[in-house]
Amino acid sequence: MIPAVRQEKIMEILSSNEIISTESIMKDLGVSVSTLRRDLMKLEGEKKITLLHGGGVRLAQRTTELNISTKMDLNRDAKDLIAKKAASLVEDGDVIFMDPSSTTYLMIPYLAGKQVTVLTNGISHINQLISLEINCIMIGGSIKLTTNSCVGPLTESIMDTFYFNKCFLGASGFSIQSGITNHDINEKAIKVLALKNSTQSYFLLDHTKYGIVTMVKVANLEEYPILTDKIPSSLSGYSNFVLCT
Amino acid sequence: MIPAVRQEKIMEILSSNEIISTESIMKDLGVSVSTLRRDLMKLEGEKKITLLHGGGVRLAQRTTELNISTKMDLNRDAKDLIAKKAASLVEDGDVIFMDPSSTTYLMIPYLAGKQVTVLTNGISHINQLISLEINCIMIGGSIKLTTNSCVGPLTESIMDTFYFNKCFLGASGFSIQSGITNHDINEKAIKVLALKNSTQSYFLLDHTKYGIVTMVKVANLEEYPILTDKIPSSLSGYSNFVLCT
DNA sequence: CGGATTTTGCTCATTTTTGTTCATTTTTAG
DNA sequence: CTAAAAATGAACAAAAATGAGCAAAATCCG
Repeated sequence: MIPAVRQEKIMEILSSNEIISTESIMKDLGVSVSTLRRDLMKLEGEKKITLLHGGGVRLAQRTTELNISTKMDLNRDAKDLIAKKAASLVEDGDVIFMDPSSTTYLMIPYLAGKQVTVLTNGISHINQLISLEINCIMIGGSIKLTTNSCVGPLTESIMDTFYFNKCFLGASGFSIQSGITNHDINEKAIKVLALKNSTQSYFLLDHTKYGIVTMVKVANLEEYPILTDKIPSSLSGYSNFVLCT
Repeated sequence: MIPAVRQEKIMEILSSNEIISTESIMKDLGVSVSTLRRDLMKLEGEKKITLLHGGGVRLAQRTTELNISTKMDLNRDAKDLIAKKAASLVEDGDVIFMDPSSTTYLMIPYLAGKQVTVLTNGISHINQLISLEINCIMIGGSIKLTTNSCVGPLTESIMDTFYFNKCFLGASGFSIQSGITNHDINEKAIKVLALKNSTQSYFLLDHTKYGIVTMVKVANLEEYPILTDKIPSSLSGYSNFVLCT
């Protein structure tokens, strides 16, 4: 039996939401404890299942934090600096919009305790906001599985019915020639609406995004304040960059 | 017996809302005092139950509302039966709505692999749908922290722009005199819109909900099919009840 | 075919869980 | 109020589950 096939069979056995004993799976598949255990550990590593003490297994309950956490690990310190600075710009009474980027995600803990209403279309963001009991509104829409966020015409039409004091946006890259760019046209549409309906807007872009150009242009480089952690000398002429330390 | 399963069984035994002696639970489960005690202390730590002096236990006095994982533990087997039956009614190509109840939550694993679009206003539901890679749309709105769901005027206005083949709803209780009732008026509004915009509607109500009457009436008892796990003889005249086995 | 790599099942040390025993506290009955 | 009975909490030993190491078997590749 090929391991990958066996692991699929295990997932099939677990497809009901119940807790199942490793022993019964063992009998079902006719393999040894060790083999089954290795499979289960692999599946747990992939966040597909949860291993319980006492010999039980069940389907993983929630996995939405996975994607964003890998992104956050890239340059976490820089992003955290930017996030902290961005959060310090938020005042009591503000209504803010956050797009589903890893840097805005890191802002959330710094918002705890503030009297603020946060709108977002990011599922991970909503989960985090809820767990910190921050007043929030979900902008719904079709779910894009790769980024765990709401996109599409419904999201856009909802976005266009809200006005915010401040919005905080990420992007794929920024450069002198091409301005701020993003890789996804649907996300761009959301960002543009946020910029349109927000009194004040900020881009949160760590220095590793500099020089990167992707498919869709979101804004000119000098249009909005850009919070970043290092300002290359070639950008010294731009007064809208904010250095976060 | 796997500890997690045993703890779910304890919650099930306690689901009647009465005070129950540890001794009777001990006999029911056939475990020693120590083991039971350790389970009970764990459940108390999770705020799911209250331990009383003199060997008594009961469900935690709900300061707010029970969260979804606690709700799921109550009568999990019955709910799982109902969920499985409900999911079997879903066909490829369906567009369905699920409200944020624990029984609809249990439907989700059974939907995996089907060609279906799921709309929901439940955050936990969306997380689970995403992790099983089921095509889904989030109905946004203000977040109600106690139930992790979207409610309010925005949610209602979005709801009113969608039509579904089928909708699956929970409720707080049902009785002959008062029909199907719910404890929250905002949730009722969502349910009413779902019923209005769905070609076919189903209520998922396990037998422990029978005889419970709460604040707001959602529908008459005979209006929609009700999936349940036990049909009391007093309801034998109703043809819209579907027994799940 | 032969060598290298992966997979598998076994063994054993470690950790977790469980049931028993016993001292201490709380409740009940007289 | 006192004493017996029950419940509780802690300690301990047995049983089960877990994790790591290792050698045999299976698979892959040239």
